[in-house]
Amino acid sequence: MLKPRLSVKEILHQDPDPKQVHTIMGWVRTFRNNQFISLSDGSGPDVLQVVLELGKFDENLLKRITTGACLKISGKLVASPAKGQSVELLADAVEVLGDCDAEKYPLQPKKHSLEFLREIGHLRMRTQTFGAIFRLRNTAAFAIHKFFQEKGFLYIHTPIITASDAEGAGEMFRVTTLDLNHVPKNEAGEVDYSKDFFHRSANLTVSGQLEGELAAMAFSKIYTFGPTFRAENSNTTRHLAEFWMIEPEMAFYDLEDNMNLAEEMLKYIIGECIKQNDKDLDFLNKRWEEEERQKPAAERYPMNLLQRLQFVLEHPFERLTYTQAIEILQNSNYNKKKKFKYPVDRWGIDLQSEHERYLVEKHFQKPVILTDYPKDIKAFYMRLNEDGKTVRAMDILFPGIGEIVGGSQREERYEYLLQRMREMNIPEKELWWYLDTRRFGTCPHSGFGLGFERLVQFITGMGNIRDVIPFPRFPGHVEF
RNA sequence: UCCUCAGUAGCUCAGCUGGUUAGAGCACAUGACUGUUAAUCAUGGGGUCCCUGGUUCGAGCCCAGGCUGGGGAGCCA
Repeated sequence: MLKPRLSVKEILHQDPDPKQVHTIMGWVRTFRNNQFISLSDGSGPDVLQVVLELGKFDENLLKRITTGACLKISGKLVASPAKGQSVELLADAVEVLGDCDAEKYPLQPKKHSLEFLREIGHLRMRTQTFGAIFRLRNTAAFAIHKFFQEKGFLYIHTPIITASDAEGAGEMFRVTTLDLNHVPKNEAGEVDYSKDFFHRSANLTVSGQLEGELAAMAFSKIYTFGPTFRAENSNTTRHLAEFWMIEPEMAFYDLEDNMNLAEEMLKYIIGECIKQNDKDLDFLNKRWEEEERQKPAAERYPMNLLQRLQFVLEHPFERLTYTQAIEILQNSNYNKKKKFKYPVDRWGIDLQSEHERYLVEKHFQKPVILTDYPKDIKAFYMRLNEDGKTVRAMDILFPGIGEIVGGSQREERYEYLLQRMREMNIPEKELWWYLDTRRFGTCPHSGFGLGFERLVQFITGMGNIRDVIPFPRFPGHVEF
């Protein structure tokens, strides 16, 4: 009788039944003793032990069962007599769907460095570590949709290709079909974009926020979740040229509503990951603890990965203004003993990573939300406070990551917005459609941007952002 | 882009003060063993010591330039 095929994850939850024949497909992790196959199909962190009775199978077949080979196995699920697994598959038939030359296959049943695995990005997903990471990434992505859908937010697709390059969120990638060897020029010697595909210059988006605001003026609560592109020459463990961003935008939300939403969302996503991927997290936690053990005691984090996630879930984020933060930093022993590379000497300076880290990791030892930054170090669209000096901005800072969320209450007053744009040389003509929202039924509204990969970094404990996206893009690198 | 550390076998690394034939573990191959959990034991093959140039009687080791990778900074999410 034809049975529906089970995944490894599913069959591991079945009760042993000596009568029922299952067919399982997957890839060999290890083959021990010419008898025991660890088979993985990526459906979960656990592998299925397949037992080949000695002498039952042809030797030439056994030689083809190598690390990485793809197999189709039918057999019966039995209780395992040995420790390590509760059930195992007693094989009746083994078919090699795809051979894997053990001498040439780069993945071995041993620990590899992340740097090496980065070079074989097409294969690294088959490892336990990257299996866990990308299953968690999947859970987090789905949790984001669940969170917003349950709250009545509309998922809107903002454009990937955009005409505006006015936002100042970062350097942009050009989108063109012009022949780069024969670029048409106008009389002034400039590139003649009227000959280009869109009849004007176009770029990849650096943010869906401005378009998101348009949608919020129609649907009240919206979110975007899509790829974003920044052509910055950033070479760090926290930056990518192509990354995914979540950007909710809410009409009638003030800054406090905005912060509440962001904090609730982060906790919801983390909670879902703990609930649904506990074994993946256990695995990454062990990995994390091993790495921590290598570090000198002074640099070790007081909590392990699981404790840290739990801690974030259980404690309210610390909220304070930029001005309060500056006071704390100025009065800190760190500052007095001149341990900061960039001394905190006056109100108005932009906070450096070391300052953010001090607040989050030393002073408060929990996530921090900083609000009301000086207007001069923030974007043009943030709402000006009564003091005329600060804006209704909020950044959420996470331990080990730094800024994970950046948001604000938006400047909804036409005159104020226009003035800020002029002060900051934002071309108002190009953003006529954005200004229109303030002319036609404007309203108080707020929103934020969450860097998805940074959140996945926090959840998985991975130190380098290039390890939490399947195919990272960064300066000099677009492989696969 | 800047600062910093590194590059030796497929992988992870050792290699003394510059000295003759460059090592280990894992992986791989062959054999033995057979209820293993990254199996174990034995044997074996495997090297452009990142590249170019220089110093030296002699360079994996010293010097200069470059390439590649890691970490940190800036920009930010």
